[in-house]
Amino acid sequence: MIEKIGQNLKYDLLMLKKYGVEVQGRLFDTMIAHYLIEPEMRHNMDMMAMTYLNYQPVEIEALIGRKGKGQLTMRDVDVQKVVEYAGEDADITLQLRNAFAPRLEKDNLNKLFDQVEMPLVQVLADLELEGITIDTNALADLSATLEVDMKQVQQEIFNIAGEPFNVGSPKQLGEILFDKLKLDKNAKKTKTGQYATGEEILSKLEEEHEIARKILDYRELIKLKNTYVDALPLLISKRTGRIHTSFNQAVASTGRLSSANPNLQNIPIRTPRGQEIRKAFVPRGPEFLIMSADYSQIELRIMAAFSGDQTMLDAFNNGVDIHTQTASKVFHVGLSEVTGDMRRKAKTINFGIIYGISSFGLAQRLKIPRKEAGTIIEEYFAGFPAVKAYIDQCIEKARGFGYAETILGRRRYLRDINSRNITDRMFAERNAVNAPIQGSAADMLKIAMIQIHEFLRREQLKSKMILTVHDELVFDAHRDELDYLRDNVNQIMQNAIPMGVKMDTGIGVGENWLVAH
DNA sequence: ATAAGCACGC
DNA sequence: GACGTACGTGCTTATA
Repeated sequence: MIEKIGQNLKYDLLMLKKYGVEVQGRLFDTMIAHYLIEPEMRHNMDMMAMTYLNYQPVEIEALIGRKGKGQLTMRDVDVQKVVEYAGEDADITLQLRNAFAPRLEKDNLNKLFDQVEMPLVQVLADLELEGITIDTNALADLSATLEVDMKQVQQEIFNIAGEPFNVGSPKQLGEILFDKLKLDKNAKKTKTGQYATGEEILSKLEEEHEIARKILDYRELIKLKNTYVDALPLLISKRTGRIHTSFNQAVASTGRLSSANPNLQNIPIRTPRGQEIRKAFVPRGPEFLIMSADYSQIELRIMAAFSGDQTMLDAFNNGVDIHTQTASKVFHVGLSEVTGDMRRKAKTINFGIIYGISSFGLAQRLKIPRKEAGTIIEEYFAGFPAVKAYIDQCIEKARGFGYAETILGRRRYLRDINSRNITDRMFAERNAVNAPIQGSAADMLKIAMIQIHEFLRREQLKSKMILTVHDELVFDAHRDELDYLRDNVNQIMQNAIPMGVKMDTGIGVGENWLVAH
C-alpha cells in the first residue's frame, strides 16, 4: 500500500470523502510529525520550510489574495499558476517528510506517530463529516428569552448606576463601579491600569452591592446568547443540516485535541441556562439517541498509577470516592465521617495537585488563610507520600532530560526548568507534573477513539461517534444498538492503555446531550 | 488588525 | 522571600 504524504492530511481526506473517496494505507502528515517533534512551535508549512529547508515558498496569498472578502478560491486561479504552486507545495512536503522521519525515529516517536496520531487523522475526519444535529427551534425560543432577560437586567443596572452605559465594556463598567459608585476604595487594577471587574472581584462585592450580582447575571446572559445560542444555528451546514466542528490535532502542547468553528468542547453545562443550550444537541432522528461515555477521574487515576501510591490505588480499585478518601487523609477522620464541606475542600486539593498549586493558590481558592492551606498541603503529602515523591521525580526528570513525557513518549520541552527567573522556572515545574498526566489522558482517549472507530466500522453499526471532549466521547446511537454499543465502548475505553489502576467509565443515554452526560 | 478582559469547557 | 492552577476557543471593546 502506498504511503500518502501531506501537510494537514485531514483536509485532503475530508475533500476526498465528500466525493466518496476513502484513502487507504499509511499516512505521513508533516504538520503532525512536527507537532510531535516540537509541540510548542508553529507547524505551518511556510515556517517549517524556512526552518528546516532554508527555503521561502510562494505564499498562497500571492495566488488567491489577502483573506477576507474578495479572496478567490483555487478554482478561480489560472491553471498555469496553480501548477507551479501545487508542484512546489508537493515538493516541499516531501522534503519535510524526509527531514522529519529521522527525527521521529531518534526521539522514539515512531509508535506514537504511526499507531496513534496517523490513524486518528481518519477518525477525526469521520467525526467532523458526521456532525451533530441541533434543535434550532429550542435555540430560537431560548434566544428570545435571553434577550428579554438581558434587557431587563441591563435596565436595572442603569437604574442603580444612575445612567446608561455600555455594560459590556470593562473600562466603562470599572469607572461606574469604582469612581462613581465607590463600591471599593481599594479596587484592584489590571496591568493596563483599568479597574479589574472579573468574576472573582464581582462575586466578593455581590453581598453588599446588588449591582454586582446583576452584572454577573448580565455577563452570563450575553455570553450564552452571543457565543452559543445565536451563533450555533448560523453554522448549520446547508448540505447536511448538521453542525460540523473542526478538530485541531496539532495545537495543544500536552497532546489534547482542540475544537473550533464552532468550539464544541466548551458547550455550557454548569448553570440552568447553560443546560438549556446543551439540551439543544440532539440525535439525528427518531431511531437514535445521544450516548455519552466519559472517563471518571482519569487524571487522578493516572497519577495514582504513575506514583504507585497504595492508598490512592486502593481507593480507585475498590470504588471508594477519591475526594472522600482525600478528605479522610487530610482531615484525619474516618471515611464515613467526611462531611460535604471536607469533601469539597478535598476536591479542590486534588485538582490543585494535578495543576501544581501552591499554598497561596489553594488559600485563595478555598478562601482560607494561607497558613491553613499550607497545613492542608502538608497533611495531603503525609497521607499520600508516594504522590509527593512522584511530583519531585517529575521535576527531577524534567531537569535531567529537558522535557516531560507521557506514557506513550509524547514530549513537552520545558526549557525554563533550570531558569533563574523564578516565575518561569515554577511554571515549567508545574508543567513537568501536569504534562505527563494530562498528556497521558489524551493518549488514552485517542487510542480508545481509534479502537471504537474500528469497532463501529467492522460491525457496520448505524451508530456514529460524533464528538470528543478531553475525557468524554459522544455518540449518535441507534436505539437497536444501545446495549451492544455501550458494552463495547466501556470495554474499549477501560482497556485502551492498561495502567495498573482500574479505569472507570460513566455512560449515559438520552434524548439530548444534557441528559446523556 | 491586534491586544485586553472576560467567560465557557475539561 | 520571590511566585502564586494545566489546557484550550471566542466574544466584545478599545486602540492602532
